[in-house]
Amino acid sequence: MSAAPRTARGTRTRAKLLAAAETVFASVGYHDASIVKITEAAEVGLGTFYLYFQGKQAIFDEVVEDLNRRVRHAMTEAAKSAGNRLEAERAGFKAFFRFTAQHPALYRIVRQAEFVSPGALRMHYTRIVNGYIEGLKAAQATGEVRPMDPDVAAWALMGIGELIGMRWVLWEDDTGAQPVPREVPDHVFEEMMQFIERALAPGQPHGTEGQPHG
Amino acid sequence: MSAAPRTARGTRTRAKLLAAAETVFASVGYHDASIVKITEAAEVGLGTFYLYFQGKQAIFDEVVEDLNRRVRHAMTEAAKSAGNRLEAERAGFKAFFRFTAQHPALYRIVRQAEFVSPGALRMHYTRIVNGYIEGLKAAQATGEVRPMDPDVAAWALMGIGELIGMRWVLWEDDTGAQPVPREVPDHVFEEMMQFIERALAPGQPHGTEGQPHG
Amino acid sequence: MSAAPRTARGTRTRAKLLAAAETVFASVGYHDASIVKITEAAEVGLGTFYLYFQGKQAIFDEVVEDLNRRVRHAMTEAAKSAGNRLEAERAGFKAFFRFTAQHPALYRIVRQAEFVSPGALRMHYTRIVNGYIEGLKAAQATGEVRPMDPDVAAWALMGIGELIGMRWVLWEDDTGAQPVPREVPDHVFEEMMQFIERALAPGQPHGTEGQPHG
Amino acid sequence: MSAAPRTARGTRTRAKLLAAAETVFASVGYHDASIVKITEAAEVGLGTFYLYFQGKQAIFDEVVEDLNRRVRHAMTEAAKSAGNRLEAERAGFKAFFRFTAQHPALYRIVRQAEFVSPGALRMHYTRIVNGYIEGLKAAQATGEVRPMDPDVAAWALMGIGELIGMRWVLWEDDTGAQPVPREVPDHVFEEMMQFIERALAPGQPHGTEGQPHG
DNA sequence: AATGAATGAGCCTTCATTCAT
DNA sequence: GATGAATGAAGGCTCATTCAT
Repeated sequence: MSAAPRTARGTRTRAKLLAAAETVFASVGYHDASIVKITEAAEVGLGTFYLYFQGKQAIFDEVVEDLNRRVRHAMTEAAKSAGNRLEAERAGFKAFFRFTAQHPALYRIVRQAEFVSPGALRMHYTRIVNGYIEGLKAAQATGEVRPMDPDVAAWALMGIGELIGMRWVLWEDDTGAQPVPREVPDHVFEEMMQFIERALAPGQPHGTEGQPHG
Repeated sequence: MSAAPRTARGTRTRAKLLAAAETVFASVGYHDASIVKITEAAEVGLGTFYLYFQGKQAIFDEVVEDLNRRVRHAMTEAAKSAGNRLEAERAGFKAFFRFTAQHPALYRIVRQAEFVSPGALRMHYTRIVNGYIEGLKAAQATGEVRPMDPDVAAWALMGIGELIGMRWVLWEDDTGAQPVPREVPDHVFEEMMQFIERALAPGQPHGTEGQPHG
Repeated sequence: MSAAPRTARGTRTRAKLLAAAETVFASVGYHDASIVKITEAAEVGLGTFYLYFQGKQAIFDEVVEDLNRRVRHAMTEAAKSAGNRLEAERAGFKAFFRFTAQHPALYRIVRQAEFVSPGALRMHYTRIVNGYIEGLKAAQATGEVRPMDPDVAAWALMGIGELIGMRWVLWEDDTGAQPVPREVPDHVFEEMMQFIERALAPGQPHGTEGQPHG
Repeated sequence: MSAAPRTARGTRTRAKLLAAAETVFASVGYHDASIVKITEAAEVGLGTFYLYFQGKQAIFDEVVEDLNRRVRHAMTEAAKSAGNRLEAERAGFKAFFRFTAQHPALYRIVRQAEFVSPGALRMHYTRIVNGYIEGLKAAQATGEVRPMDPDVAAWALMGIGELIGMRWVLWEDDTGAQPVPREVPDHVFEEMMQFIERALAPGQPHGTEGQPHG
C-alpha cells in the first residue's frame, strides 16, 4: 500500500521519486520505464517506491497531473503580465512552447496515456482547453474576438499548439535521429500567431474567393 | 527470418495477419498486443507469424504504413470530386474524420508510435502534412490563399484535424466511459471550417492590431 | 534483538502483540501474516515488534506454546472435577472440543507448523499425548483399562480427537463454505466415546477372531 | 493460460512437472516451493511451467488429487487380496502406512492445504473416509461390526491412521532431527489393530468398571 | 520505549522468439 | 507452408528486518 509521507525525510523521498519518474517516462516511455529504473534514477531503494506509490500507473497519473498543473501555471503566469489580449495570447503560447522544450516529458507522456490512463489523458487536454475557453469567452465579451463557438476554437488552438510544438520543438530538423528539444523558430511562431489572429479576428472574412460572398 | 509469400495461400495468410494486427493494436495497444493474440485473431499458428514478419515492430510499422496510405487515399479521393478549393478542403476533412470514425486504430496506433517506432510516427504525419502543403501552395498560386509559410499552416491544419477528431470523433461526450466512434457534429464541423477559412483567406485582418477597423 | 519487557507498559505491549499474532495467524495463516499486519492489529509501531520478538518464527513458536498450554490447562481442569476415569475422559474431550471451537487458531496454526517450526509441532502433540499416557497408565494400574501399550493408545486417542474435531467443529456440514466453529453434536460425541471405551475396556473382545461368542 | 498437452512430448513434460512438484512440495512445503525450484527439478524451462499449469495453486491441487487417487488405489488393491474383513482392514492400513513412507509428500502437503487450498484438503479426507464408511457399512450388514454410526467411526479410523502414521512413519524416534521415513514398527501396528478391533467388535463391552453396568 | 522510513532478495508471471516436426 | 512446445530475460511487487530519530 502507498501512503502520504509522515516525515520531512519521507516528503523529500517522495519528491525525488516523482522527479525521477518524469525523467524516465520522458526518455524511454511508459512501458520501458521500470520501477527499478525509476528508483535508480531517484537513488532510492526499490522497495521504497511502494511506500509512496501504489504502482507504476499511480505514479504515472501523478506525473501527468503534476506536469499539467505546471504547464497551466506557466501559461497563466505568462499571460498575466501581458498588456492586452493579443499579447496575452502570444505570451501563453510562448510559455507553452518553452515548457515543452524544458519538459519534453509532457508531450511524450501524454501521447502514451491513451492506453495507459485514458482518464489522465482527458484530464490533461480538458484542463488546458478550459483555459482557452475562458480566455475566448472573455475576449468575445469585449468584442476582441468574433462570435463563434469557443469550444471548437479552443480545441483548434490546442491542436495547433500541439502539432507545431511537436514538429518544431521536439523533432530535430531533417534527420530522424534523436530529437533535441529547442525553441520554436521566430518566424514559425509569427506565422502561427498570424494564422490564429486571422481565425479569431472580428469582422467579415476577406473573400475566400477574392470577394465577399454575400 | 521473414519472407514475402510465394503462394496464393501464403499471400492470404499474410493479409490475415496484417488485418488481425490492426484490430489487436487498436483495441489493446502495442504493448498488450502479444503475437499470440494476433495469431489467434488471424486463426493462424504462432510460428506462422515469423514466416511473414520479422517481429512485432515490423508488423506494427506495416500497419501504420497501411493505415496512412488508406487515410491519404480517402482524403485525396474525396477532394478530387470537389469543384473548388474550399469544397476540396471540406471534403478532405470530412473524409479524414470519417476514416477516423471507421478506423479508430489510426489514432490509437499513431499515438503509441512515439516510443515504439518514431520513424513510423514521423512518416505518418509528414506524409499527410505534405499533402496539405501541396494544396496550400497551389491555392496560393491562384491567390485563393493569402501569402504565408505553407509549412506552418499545414502543421496547424493537421493539429486542428487531430484534436477536433480526437475530441468529437473518439471521445464520448461527457462521461469517461468507453468511447463510441461517430461523426463530428455538423455545427462543430462548420465552426471549424470557418476558423480555417478565416485563417487562410487573403486580405487584411480586421482590428487585430488595435486599429479601428471602421 | 529482542528482550523481556522491563516496565509495565512494555509487558502490556508484548501481550498485545502476542494476542494480535494469534488472531492474525489464525485468520490468514503463517505466510500471509506479515509483521505489519500483526503490529497493526496490536496497534503498535512496526519497529516495536522487534523490541520483544526476534522475528516472525519466534512469535509463532510462542503462540503455539501459549495455545498448547491453554488447551492442556482446559483439559486437565475439566478432568479434575470428574468423579471417575470415564467421566474424566469425557470431560477432557469435551474441553478439547470446546477449546477448538473457541480457538480455531489452535488447529490452523498447528497444521502450518509442519514446515514453519517442526519443533513446535512436535512439542504440541507430544505434550498432549503425554497427558493421555499418564492417564492411561494410571487407569491400567487400577485395571480400568486393559493391558496395552499406552503410547500407541495415546496417539490413537489424539488422532481421534483431532479428526473428529476437524470434521465436526471446524467444518461446516456439507458445503465447502466458510467454516463456522461450533460444538460437536451430542450423538457424534457419544458415538466417539463408545468407540473409545470399547477400545480401552478390559476383557475379551467379542468374535473378532472368528470364534462364535456364544 | 494453461492447456492440456497436444503432443506426446507435451504429455511427458507435464508429467515431469507434476512429479517434480510432488517432490519439491514434500521437501520444502508449499510456500518455499517456488516455480523455479519445480522447473529445475523437472529439468524444464521456467516458462514451460505456465504452458501446463495456471500457477502454483493449480499444480498443488493436482498433486493432492493425484496423491489422493494413488493412496486410495493402493489401499483398495491391498484390501482386495485379503480373505476376510479383518485381513482387509490390516492390509488397508499397511498399504496406507507404506504409501506414507514412500510418499511423505502426502502428509506434508495435506497439512499445508488448510490455507492453501481448503477444497483440496476436504476432498482428500472425505474421499478416504468415504472408503472407510463403505467398508464399515458392509461389515455391519454381515454382523462383523457392531451397530454404530459408520460416519463417526470412519473419521476416528482416519484420525488413528493419521497420527500413528505421523508419529511412527514420519518422525524419527527421539531426536528432533530430520525425519527419516520408514515403516510402522510391528508391535505398534499390532497394538493399533487391537485398539481398532475392540472398538468395532460386536457384543457387550466388557465392564469398563470391571462389571457390566446393567 | 516506541516509531516508521528504507532496503533488496526473491517471488510469480508474461511474452517475443526459436526450432524441431 | 504451417505448427506449437520450449525458453529465459525481465518486470511488478511483497515483506522481514534494520536503523536513525
